[in-house]
Order: sequence, then C-alpha cells, then structure tokens
Amino acid sequence: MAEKRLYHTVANQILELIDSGIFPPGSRLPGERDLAVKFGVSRVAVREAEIVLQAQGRLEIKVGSGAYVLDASDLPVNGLPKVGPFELTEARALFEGESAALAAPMITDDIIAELENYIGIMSGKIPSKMSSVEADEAFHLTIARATNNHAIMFVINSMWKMRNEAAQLQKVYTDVCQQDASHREDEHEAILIALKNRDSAAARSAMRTHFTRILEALLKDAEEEGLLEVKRKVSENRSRFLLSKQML
Amino acid sequence: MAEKRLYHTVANQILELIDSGIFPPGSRLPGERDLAVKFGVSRVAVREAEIVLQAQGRLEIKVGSGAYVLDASDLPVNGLPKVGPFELTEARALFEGESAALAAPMITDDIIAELENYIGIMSGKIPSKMSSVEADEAFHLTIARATNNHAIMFVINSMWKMRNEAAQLQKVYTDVCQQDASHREDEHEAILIALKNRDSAAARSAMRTHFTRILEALLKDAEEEGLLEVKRKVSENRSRFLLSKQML
DNA sequence: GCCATAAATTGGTATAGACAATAAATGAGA
DNA sequence: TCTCATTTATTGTCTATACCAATTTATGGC
Repeated sequence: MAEKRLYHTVANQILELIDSGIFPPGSRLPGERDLAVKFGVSRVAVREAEIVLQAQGRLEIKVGSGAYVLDASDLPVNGLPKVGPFELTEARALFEGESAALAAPMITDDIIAELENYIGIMSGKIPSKMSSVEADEAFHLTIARATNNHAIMFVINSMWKMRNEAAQLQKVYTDVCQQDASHREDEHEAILIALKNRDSAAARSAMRTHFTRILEALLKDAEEEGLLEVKRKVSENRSRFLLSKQML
Repeated sequence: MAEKRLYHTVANQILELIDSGIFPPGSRLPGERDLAVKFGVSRVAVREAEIVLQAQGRLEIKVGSGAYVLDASDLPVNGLPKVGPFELTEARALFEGESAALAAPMITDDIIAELENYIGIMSGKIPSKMSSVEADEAFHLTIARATNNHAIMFVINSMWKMRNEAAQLQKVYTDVCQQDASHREDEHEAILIALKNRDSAAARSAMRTHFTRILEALLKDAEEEGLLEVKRKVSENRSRFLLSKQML
C-alpha cells in the first residue's frame, strides 16, 4: 500500500482506526500532536490528512476542540439521500407542480411539440427506441428545462435520480404506473393542455393531480400488502397527504 | 468573504484566478512559493488549499513540476450546478414556499421554539456563537426538517449549498441581506407567525414574500452596477419574475 | 544538432514556535 | 454544596525556515 503522498497513507491509517471501531462515529480522535508521534510523521502530514478527510465528509474538525468522526453511512455515496416512495411522491407533487407553473408562461412552441412527442411515445402511438419510462422521465425533465432555471432543473433531475437509483422504489413505481397507464395518459395530456394555454394555475393543478393519483395508488398498494409496519406508516402519510391536499 | 479556515479563502482565490480565465484548464499555475507571497500567506496555506482542490478534482499536482488546472466541465456529475443569483432565488421562492406550506399543518411546538431562537440570534437579541447567516441557514433548514420529508430536506439543503459554494453568490447575498436586515427580521417573523397558526397558505405566502424582496433587491443592485451585459439579463429576469408573481 | 551532466525550480516533509479558540480545572462567593 | 467567573491546559491554526527528492531547464562537450 505504498501511497504517493505521505498524507494519503496517514489518511488511510486514520480510516483504519475508525473502521476498526477504535474510534466510532461521534468520538473524538487524538490530537494532531499525538497522532504525529503515533504514526511517526510530522504534524503537517497529519493535518493535511485530516483536511482531506474533512473534505470527504468523514471528519469534522473543531478549532480548540478536536477532530470528530462523522457517520459515514449517512449520505456520502451519491450525495442523494435514501427516501421512501411516499416522501418522494409528496415532494415531486409540490416541486414539479411549481416547475410546471413557472414553465407555463414562458414555454415555447418547440418545447410543447417535444412534450407531445413524449406523450405519443408513452402511449405507443409514436414508435421510438425510447422506453415508456424514459419518455416519462424526458417529459418531466423537459418541463423543468422550459423554466430556464438551472436550480429547478437540478432539483427535478435529482428527484428522478432518487427514483431510479433505489431498486425498491423503481419496482413500486413501475407497479403503480403500469397498473393504470390510461390514467397517466390523461393526466399528462391535461398538463400539456394547461401549458399550451400558458395557464400557470392549471399547469400546477394538473401536475399535482398527477402525483396525487400516484400517491393514492401507492397507499392502496401498501394497504393490500397488509404489513403491520407499513400500515402504520401509511396512515401517517395518508393524513399528511390529505392535509397537503387542502393546500391546493 | 470571511471564511473560517485560511486555506478556504486561498482555495477560493485560486478558483477565481482559474474561472477568470487567467489560468485556463491545462495550464500550470504559479509555484507554491509565488502564490504564497502573492496572497500574503504562508506556503503551507497555499499547499493545503491546493490539496483540497486536488481532492475536488480541480487540480492535478505533480511533484517537481507544478499544479495543473483540470477541466471542471468533465468532472463527475455528483456536484451541484453553477447557478446565478436570480435563478437560485427564484427556485428558492417556489420550493421553500412549498416547504413552509407543507410544514405548517404538522409543525411541533418544539420546532417553533427552535425557530424563535434562530430569529433571536439573527436580530442579535440572543447571544450565540452562531453567526447571523448560520442562524438564517438553520432557520430555513429547520422548516424543511419540520416536513419530515427527506426529499424536501435534501432540496432545501442543496439550495443552500449552491449559495455557499459559489464565492460570487455568497458576496451578492451578504450584500443584499446586510443592506436591509430589518426587512429580513420582519419577514422571518411573518413566516413564524403563519407556522404558529398552522396556516399553510399564509406560510407559503410569507416565504415567497421573503424571497420576492431579496430578488427585487438583487435586481436593483444589479441595475446600479450598470453593466451592459448584466442589464440585459436583468430585464429578462425581471419579466420572468413578474410573471411568477402573478401565480401567487 | 545531440546528449549526458550540472544547475535551478518545484513539490514534499520536518521542526519549532507563536497565536487563538475551546475545554477543563480552579477557586471565590452565596 | 452549588454556582459562576477566572485561570490553566489542551487543541487546532498559521507562520517561518530548512532540507530532501523529483522534475525541468540550462550548460557544455562531442
């Protein structure tokens, strides 16, 4: 394990101490001076190692206090958190609703034509190498793109990544979607019409209705499985969602 | 731009040199010794800054040769997009508005007390080691946390990261915020009252008003600078924003 | 012009010290 | 005995200097 830079080997040595359980998350590891003599290196080497570990989110260094081990299991992997289907759908209802509302007044005819194309692909009327779910994703991302706001595009894109990168989520979603594809078609059509009319409120409402239906299908689906733990969460979420429906 | 650690400010200074085009991707930047005297810091500080930039994939350091600028465009997409102040504020107005609206019906008294504390810190009435901007950040993130939705927390958190990680954005924001801190106090107070009343619509409206004011301050600020290129963008954004105001 | 060698440049590491923020120990007063 | 302010010790931060190793550039003989 001959590293090029000294601070690399030191960083790995520190990580070994952490992973071996000697310094569990939350604990404070020895001071720079102690580690320096322990590893037989200079303080700057230890310091540089801790700096990169801090940059990687593995340590938190507090001045005058010490370096504390962070929980690596939290969310460093993709930068995306692990979320459940209810959470994600609720968030998408809100955020994609706003995305559509903002896009409505400024959408171009070109983009509307693009959206029509995606709807055609999803319904199978337009042949394409694109799959149905890919067209679905493109539909929502294109609306976000119509806002000309990179922050919004990033958010919508992140939502879809969360959906795709969790295998469990993916299954739940495809189950729900395929089970009533006709609803989905109608809902997408409604969104498109609202955008064509440049009607912000209608676009927001249509988008929310879309996700509302998905969420209700998720709830129904979860209830059928009849797991006790799931049921508890469902009732929680159902009440939450009913509240959020009032906000419309 | 008072950073906590020296190497942070140095790293940002180096990034400015890169982004300004003085040191395009592929070029070699001055030696550690030169940069040290140029920035008026020690060589170690420059070195630590370059180490973190290397960890972030922005630099490649070759022993005996120098530090070379890497192309920032082709680094892994796990990062955040670069967004302008207008985009970010617009997105935050929409998303944080929904965050507050969802939080309102289910917020707990504990969290409300926490929010009150942050407001006190921002106004200086409650002494704390927290800075004003840190309290501001905590205020908005706490509201997102009150939604109990990890996807929403992720989004709001991402927004704040975009704000913090762009040195340019940071400056613009602090300029605008400090210039009328009293407005900010009133607006935060209004948000808190709406949450206390568990009033979704009022919470959304108060949050949007908050960002609306920030955006208008940004527009005014940009106009005063009178740069031609900026002016063009401003007029674009102003019209867009007026449209989004109609949606409220 | 070519190429091996020497010199200058550059990053890498070490040491020692001063400084500032924080935490721990101390002690005076209630 | 408890509380709180003060002192003391610990810890991270930054600087300055020096030396080493790797690389690049200059040099000089061929």
